[in-house]
Amino acid sequence: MKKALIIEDNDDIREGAAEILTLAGYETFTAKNGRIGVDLAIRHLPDVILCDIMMPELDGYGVLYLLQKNLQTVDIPFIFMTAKSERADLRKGMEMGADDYLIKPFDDVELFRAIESRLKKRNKPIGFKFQGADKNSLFESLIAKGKTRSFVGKQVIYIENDEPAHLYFVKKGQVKSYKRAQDGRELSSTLYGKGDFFGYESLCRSSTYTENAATLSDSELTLIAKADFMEYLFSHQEISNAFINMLSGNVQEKEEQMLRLAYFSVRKRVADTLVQVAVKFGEPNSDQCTLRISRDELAALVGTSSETVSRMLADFKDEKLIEKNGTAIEILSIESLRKVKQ
Amino acid sequence: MKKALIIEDNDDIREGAAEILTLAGYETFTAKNGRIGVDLAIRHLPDVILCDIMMPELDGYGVLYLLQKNLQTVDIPFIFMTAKSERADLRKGMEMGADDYLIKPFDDVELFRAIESRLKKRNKPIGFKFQGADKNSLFESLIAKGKTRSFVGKQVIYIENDEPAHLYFVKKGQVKSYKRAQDGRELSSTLYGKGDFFGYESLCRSSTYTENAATLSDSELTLIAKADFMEYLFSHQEISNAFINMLSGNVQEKEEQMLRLAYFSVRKRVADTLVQVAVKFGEPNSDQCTLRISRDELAALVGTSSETVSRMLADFKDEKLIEKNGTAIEILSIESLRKVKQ
DNA sequence: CGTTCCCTTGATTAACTTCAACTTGGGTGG
DNA sequence: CCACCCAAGTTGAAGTTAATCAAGGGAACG
Repeated sequence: MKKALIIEDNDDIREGAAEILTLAGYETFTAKNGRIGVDLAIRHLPDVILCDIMMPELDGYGVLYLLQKNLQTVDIPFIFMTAKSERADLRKGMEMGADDYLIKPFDDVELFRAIESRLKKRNKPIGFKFQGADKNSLFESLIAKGKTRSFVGKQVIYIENDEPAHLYFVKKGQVKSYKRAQDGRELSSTLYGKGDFFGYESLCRSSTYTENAATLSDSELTLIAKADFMEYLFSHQEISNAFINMLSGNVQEKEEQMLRLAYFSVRKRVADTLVQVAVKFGEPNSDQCTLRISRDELAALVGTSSETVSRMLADFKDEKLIEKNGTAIEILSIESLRKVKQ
Repeated sequence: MKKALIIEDNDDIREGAAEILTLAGYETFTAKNGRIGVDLAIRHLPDVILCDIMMPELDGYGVLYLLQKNLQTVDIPFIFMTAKSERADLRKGMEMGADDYLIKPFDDVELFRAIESRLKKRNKPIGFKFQGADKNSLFESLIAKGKTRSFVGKQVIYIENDEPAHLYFVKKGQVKSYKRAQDGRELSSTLYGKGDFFGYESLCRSSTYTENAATLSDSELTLIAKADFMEYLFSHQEISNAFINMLSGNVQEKEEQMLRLAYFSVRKRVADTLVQVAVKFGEPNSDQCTLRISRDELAALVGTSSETVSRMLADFKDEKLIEKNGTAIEILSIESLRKVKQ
């Protein structure tokens, strides 16, 4: 049930409005001066506030000012009620951030209209709504514009400072993006698997690549021409939204990763990386998994040396968290690996 | 000058088309079979390729297949030329990724139209074009929807797991976003100054906050309601583009930062951080700058302990890169700090 | 079956953290 | 205005972690 708060010193007007709103299905709170009104607003966080300007104790401007200082109440639609004679004061109220006003005397319909139009505005669907079918078919038609190529394992797809010409979509296989330090050490930033797009950051910024990309295993990638991608991005809101969503997720993931790199031990980072790779490329919903990944690749993902990775894997083996089968790593319990202390 | 390649075994058609295109100002290459055609295509990388289907040595399908395997030629517009009788084969060609086709015999105008429409499609302006004025006024009107609040220094704006309700815009002052490890150590991920937006990643993902934000000094922030931001994001392509651009830039910056955290010495990272802060908050185009920042804040930015920061600053002072004035840090040469070895 | 590359393990060293003691500076109140 | 006090900053010493260098062992390839 929607909550409405009425702040008004005139008893007739206050109770009249309250009665009408209650009949209309609102839970109604009333206050006969500003001070009580602010108190009720903070206590009940109503969905809309109706407030007179001229009042004893604390006037309407004061109420608005106080509620705007509070993060919890700042966004509640605020409607001034005012007599015709006070019309000049209205300007001030609107400038202070009120959302609407009603000129007294007002009839029931005016009251409903004002409240409902404010509520409608606030209740507009918030967040990204994907119509599943639409979105998929949009993506499919974008991907359909591309051309699919086969890549063998360890093949470089693009390198730093290259001019980007394509958006990439992984049809099959595994791809990593990585950066290289001056001394040649690599840090893998992201792994991509079936169904992932990659290479869009540089396209979106119209900059050259700032990282490298290479396949980890034999893969099939769909190359979508820059022009086609841009056209879709600009003319299809759903595609825009999807990429905004992906990019935001990437930022958050990378912040996570930064925290790990800064303060977590290598032991913890190796464990986390094994979990990540297992989740990304292993069987879903399984606690076990076999990874075929070289120590160098793992080291690049963790941000350490391959020797250290070897040592950590030896430790994990002693602790019965993993088993080694030749070069392959058999994870015995993903959950236990997750619990490795930092 | 645009380059066109004609692959056609019939001498009359080939030379006729070549003559017309040359007259029209194209640099024209001709091949009398597919094998030669592929060779010329790879050698000269033409802007458009016209190709017959039925040819000796290597047919049109083969040419298309080979050129699509090569990353350099995959995006060259490819137009099949075919006799009316071969029409059934056309379908196959288009499915393989040809861009258009011409039915022989065709007249000059048909030829031009086909080529020009393909070239126009490829030459479409690529990348984000902001009409400066439009964009600014759009941003201004978005910001105008917000409400401005004052914050004192060190005031927390939001914390992890909070439900985001606003987009923030810095009118004045300095804000940091940071994450906290279990043991309480902080890592600052980004600094925001006048004119920056922040807090949009979580809004865009419709997730709770994954980081904290707090002011560094007394600040004025504009809070834009989630609903207003979403409305703008969805209905104004320019706003979408701007945020896609920002997000992409953030991803790239964070990857940079990850590489530094993984492989650079604390010494280098402290130097880099000083430069970053100086560039962000100092006088533009100056090689000197005074920073008033606590050792703890610096440590959080670098991802190290405050003691280590102290030691590094002492070293830098000995090396005459900085000077200390009470607690303030006077950077004597930003350029020299940049050159600190890893 | 050999060879090559990758992996593993050991020893040493460098970098950084941590704990602890001490110093400084800036704000406050007499 | 000065003395005082507390927080912030600095420095020292010890301890930990992980990188590096080096050598031996094993797996996967032809």
